[in-house]
Order: sequence, then structure tokens, then C-alpha cells
Amino acid sequence: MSPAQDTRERIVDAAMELFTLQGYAATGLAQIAKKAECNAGSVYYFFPTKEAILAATLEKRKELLHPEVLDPIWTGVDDPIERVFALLAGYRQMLAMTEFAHGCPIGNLVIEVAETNKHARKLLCENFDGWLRAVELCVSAAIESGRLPESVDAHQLAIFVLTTMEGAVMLARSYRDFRAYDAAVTMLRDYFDRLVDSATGWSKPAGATAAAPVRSAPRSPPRRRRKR
Amino acid sequence: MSPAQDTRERIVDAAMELFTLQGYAATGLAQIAKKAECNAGSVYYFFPTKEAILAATLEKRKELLHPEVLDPIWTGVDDPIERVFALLAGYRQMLAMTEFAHGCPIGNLVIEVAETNKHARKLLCENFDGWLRAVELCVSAAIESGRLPESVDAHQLAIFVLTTMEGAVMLARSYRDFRAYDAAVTMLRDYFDRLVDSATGWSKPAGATAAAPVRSAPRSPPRRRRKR
DNA sequence: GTCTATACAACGATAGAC
DNA sequence: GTCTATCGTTGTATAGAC
Repeated sequence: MSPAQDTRERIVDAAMELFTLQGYAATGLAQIAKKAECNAGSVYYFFPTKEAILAATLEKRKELLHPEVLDPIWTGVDDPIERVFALLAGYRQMLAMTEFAHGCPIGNLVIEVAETNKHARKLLCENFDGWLRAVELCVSAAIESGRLPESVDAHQLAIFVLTTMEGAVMLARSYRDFRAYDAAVTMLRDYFDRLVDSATGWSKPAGATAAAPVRSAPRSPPRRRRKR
Repeated sequence: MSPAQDTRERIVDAAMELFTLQGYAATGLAQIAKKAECNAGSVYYFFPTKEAILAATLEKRKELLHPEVLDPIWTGVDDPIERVFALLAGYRQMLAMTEFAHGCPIGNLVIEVAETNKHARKLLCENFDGWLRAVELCVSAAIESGRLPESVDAHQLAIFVLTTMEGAVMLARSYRDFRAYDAAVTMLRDYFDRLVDSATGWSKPAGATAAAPVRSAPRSPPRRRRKR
């Protein structure tokens, strides 16, 4: 790795973290340079504008999605449905480790720059697309194995997982606790359970008193309600 | 209304809109003053700091939740479950009218200032609390009338509705279309339908081929799958 | 490639006339 | 209460020595 790439990468890494922590508008170039351990003026050797730095961070996030986000979270998790909830558990852990300082880097920037920066918006969509593809593959696998009914639209359900994640992260950061986050995950889990139940086939006598109870334990260790 | 209050209110209104459109950090005091049709220096007669303006906008949002958001959306919608989805339809309409320029004003600010501004974060939580209470009342009413099973946790389900809404708005603004938004709402509707089915009691012979199909039409007019 | 120095605009905030 | 003028700082971006 040449020294030039090294400095460029330090700048991108610094910007990535600062944008996530403080947002795009609130982060100055001087601050980026300081964190990257180079001079403010030097940043412009690599990037013509601040927006170009933003674009570079989003390109890097796309590249890092699998090796640094999904792969670590999915190591040792083979069941496709549990992989979906492993993602939610992973984001929960990230929130806990940073004491709610980090939200979703993509979601944060959508809100801040999607309206004003067309190129950034495209890159943000591509990042979401990567997430959606990954979740959709899990859902599709669960459908193919018969765990989820064939009537499920894998793409729509993947979107639902992502919106739940983004919304849950937002509420967690607002309240600075996990009650809302865990509640959302519990509800999503209940939905998945009901989909699984409808795939395996079950009957309930009309007039029976109670439906399957909604779980209250937010993060029970991965378990399958019904083996297949 | 005294002229002083009038100017103060114009400032708050201007700030409210600009913060929603551009974010807090990206909005300058000069811009607020211009939109409020007063001079930049005059703003400081009413507000000691920019943060105080932010606080005032969040106080006003709390006050306006019922008269200007919920009441108009819920006019003519009596069914508690349909009220939940009327909220989602209302936000969809807002996105359409502003061509995705407005997101959720609360969610936007959570991401931008929750970490750095303690007082603002408290006010943002109070805004979310107002939304959650309103949705929870709908869910509770649906439980009491027997539409939803008693096993449902009204507060958790209300949170799930809110996270879906926030996540769906975020994805809609990123993609600048309603595909993801409609998909998330369709999934949430399917979940509600399944909850309703489990409350009214239904049986499905083991080994039957297909579960209840997931709806693909994103915004069908309000309908109940089963009357009670 | 990296540095110092700096241009120029916009920022939040203040002072004081009216 | 509202105005003009301005303070000091910080913002992005540039120029040019090394």
C-alpha cells in the first residue's frame, strides 16, 4: 500500500466515523484532517470537495458490507431466519457498544443529504440495495426450505426487516434505551413465527380462547419454534 | 395576539419548516430570519441561542400533534385498526405532496441532535410518546372490541407501527419512490390481518397447500377481512 | 505528496441606536 | 420590539513553498 493510498484511506476512515457520529453538515474538514492525522489543506490533494469525501465513504461502506458487517454477524448462524434476527441483534450490540452514539450510517445520511445531494442519494440507495439483497436471500432460502410459506414476497419481507431495523435504531437512539428496539424486534419475530406456523400447517379450533401468546422476552437465544 | 408573539411565532414556524427540510445544522439563523420576515439580529430578542429555537419548534410540534396531524387524518375513520393505517397513508401523502422533501420532522432531528443536545432529545422523546400513546389507544380499542387477540401487547405493537413508519419514510426518501414504503405497509397490514384472524378463531387443515396470500396491492381502501 | 498560509463567505451571537 | 452594524469564529476551498 503506497503512502498516498494510506493517507487517502485514513481520511476516508476518519470521515466515515465523524459523519456517523456527528452528521455530514456538522463535521468540518479541519476535524476530518485532524482525525486522519494530516493537515487540513492536504485533504484537497485527494478530494476536490467535501461531497467527494462523502461519496468515497459511501463507496467504502458498500465494499465493507459483506466482509466487515454481514460475515462477522453471520458466522456460526446457518439458519436463514435466525440470520435475519442476528442482523437485528448485531445492530443492537453496536448501539450498546457505542452507548447509542452510532446509528445506522446509511440511514443517518439519507435524512441529511438525500434531498440535496443527488450522487450521494444514489450511493445510499446502493447501500440499501446491498442490505436488501442479503436479507432477501435469507428469506428466499427460508421459503425454499418450506419454513416460510410460498405466498411470502421475499423482497417485500426483506424491506420490512430493513424498515424495522432503521425505525428501531432511531427510537433506541432517541430514548437511549432498548425498550422500543426490543419491542419492535419482538413484534417482527412474532410475525415471522406466524408466517412459519402458516407454512407448516396448524389448526386451531374455532372459539378457542387464546391465540399464540406474543413473546415478551426480547432477545432469547436463537430458537426455532418448529423444526423442519 | 400581540405583535411580539406574532413575530416569535413566525420565527418558530420558519425554523420548523427549515429544520425539517434541511436539518438543524444546515439551517442558518439568517435564513430563519429571512423566512420569518424579520432581521437576523431580531431573532435574539426572543431566543438566546439557536438551540432555544429548536426547543421551541419541538414544543410546538407536541402541541400540534393532535389538532393538526392526528385529527385531520382520523376524520371519518372510526375503526381503530384503520386509524393505524390511516396514519401510514397520511405520511405517504405528505411524502407525495412534498416530493419526498419532508421526512418525519421528529425522526430527522433525532438522528441529527439526539447525541449532542440533551434537552432536545427529551423533547423528541416526548413527541414520540405522543405518537405512541395515540397508536396504542387504537390498538387497545381493537383488543377490547375483540378484533385483536388479548395476547397482543398494545404498547409493543404501537412501537412496531411507529418503527415501521419511520423506517418506511426513510427508505422512501432514499429511493424517491413508494415501492419500499408500500411494501413495508403491506407487510404490516398482513401482520395485523393475521393477528385479527387469530383473535376471531380460524382453522386450517394440516397439509393444506397455501397460507393466506400476502397482499400485493399497497393501498387498498380500508377493508376488514372479517367482520366482528 | 505534504505542508503553511490564507482567501472569502457564512456562521452564531452581541451592541446599541431608534 | 425592531433595526443596522459588527464582533470573533469557523466553514470550504485555494495558492504556493518544499
